[in-house]
Amino acid sequence: MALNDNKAGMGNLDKERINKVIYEMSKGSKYYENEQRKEEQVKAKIAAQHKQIQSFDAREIEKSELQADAMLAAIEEMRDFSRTIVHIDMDAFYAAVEMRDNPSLKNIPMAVGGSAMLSTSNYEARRFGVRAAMPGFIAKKLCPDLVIVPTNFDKYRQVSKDVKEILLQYDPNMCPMSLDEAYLDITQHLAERKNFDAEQKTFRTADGEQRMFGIAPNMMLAKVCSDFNKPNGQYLIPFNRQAVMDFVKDLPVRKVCGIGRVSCSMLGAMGVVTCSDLFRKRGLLLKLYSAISFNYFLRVSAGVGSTSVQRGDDRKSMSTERTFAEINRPAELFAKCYELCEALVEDLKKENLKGKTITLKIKTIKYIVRTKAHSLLNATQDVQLLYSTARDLLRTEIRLCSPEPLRLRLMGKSRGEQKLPFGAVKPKTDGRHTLLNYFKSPK
DNA sequence: GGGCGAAGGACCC
DNA sequence: TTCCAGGGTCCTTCGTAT
Repeated sequence: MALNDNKAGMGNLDKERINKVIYEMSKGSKYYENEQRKEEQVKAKIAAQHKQIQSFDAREIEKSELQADAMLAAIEEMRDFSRTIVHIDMDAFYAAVEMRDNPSLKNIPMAVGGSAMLSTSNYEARRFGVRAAMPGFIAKKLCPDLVIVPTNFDKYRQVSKDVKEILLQYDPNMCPMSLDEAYLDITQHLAERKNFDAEQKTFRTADGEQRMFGIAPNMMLAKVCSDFNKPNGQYLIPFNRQAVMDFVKDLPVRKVCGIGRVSCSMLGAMGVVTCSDLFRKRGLLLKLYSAISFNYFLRVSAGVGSTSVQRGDDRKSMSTERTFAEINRPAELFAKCYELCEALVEDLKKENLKGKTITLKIKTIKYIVRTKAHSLLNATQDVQLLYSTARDLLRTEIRLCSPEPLRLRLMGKSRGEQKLPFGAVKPKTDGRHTLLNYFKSPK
């Protein structure tokens, strides 16, 4: 458990002191114990991986390398420099909006969120080690003068919408990833721009927010680039193979979107730290990982990513969850359950959606998370039906741990597969498996 | 032996 | 004082019905 400094503005700080404070605030807590439990799980996974590695002989690995090389040749075929992809990231977005609306916050350390959790912080606060996904009470310890502004999502949504209006002028198929992030394919725009006059060429900015641009031949690289030269920076990878390979060569795998804490540890344990290490260890990786993961690793090692910016507009699920002070009496648990059903139904109705698979999520006071799901015959947005389903799932959980009470700190509801109107057969035709299994070695 | 639902995770913001 | 969120997506594994 330490500070995650994989973030802009966190370059030169007293990490030792910060980590000490975080540790002092955390140790002994239920949360901390659960984190340790999770760390043990990762260690166990690494040990299992190690054992597997030792069971391979050199000839097998060589064979895998050849196979990987064939796959890499196919990936090389897909390399495409014809599109100009931009990834835009609004810097410390929520904080920037709050500072815009209240300039007195500008030069003091401030964060957006609550005492339980911060969403983001400004650069003043980052100097103290205060960052997103840090609980407010620890942030306060690190920086006693920190001002915490409560989140106001409606406001951020509005600003985000305004910004998107502007971005749409550059790419009508622009793909927003969240309130503060988007991918654009500006190839067409660049072609048209050649005929623009000076006035048309000025980039219209929304008031005050800083933003990062990553410009590259594909989405994966553009995303990494937008994280360079923060704040308010811009980074471009030249559009040729050598430049891409140079860029990727020493790039830590952790910087790549999709490779997180756990994968990074697992890879690190076998000597893979940079993207070129992914290539170096391709023989081993092919044997250890699934076809999907391995294919992804290879593409990363070659700096090849998707060039098609398009939004998959239909949402797959909708959920709502709440954290609270412990509740354990069945009557209260059921009441909370009903409350959440109501909240979910309200959200469903707003978007005129229905749910087919109802999932109950619970988190015990020891931070153990469990989910229980039940699929209905037909999609619904009826509170009573939703509740009776969720209630049965909850009842089972209560029985399961009796005679001990079920002691919870969080409960959530979600629904999925709403797209299919009343029990239609879902057309799940992704040729994914067949294609990838073609590459995967026969066991 | 492919499909599918359920459960659990990893990751991202 | 407060004592680690909430909203998503995608992938893997497992059991069992077909």
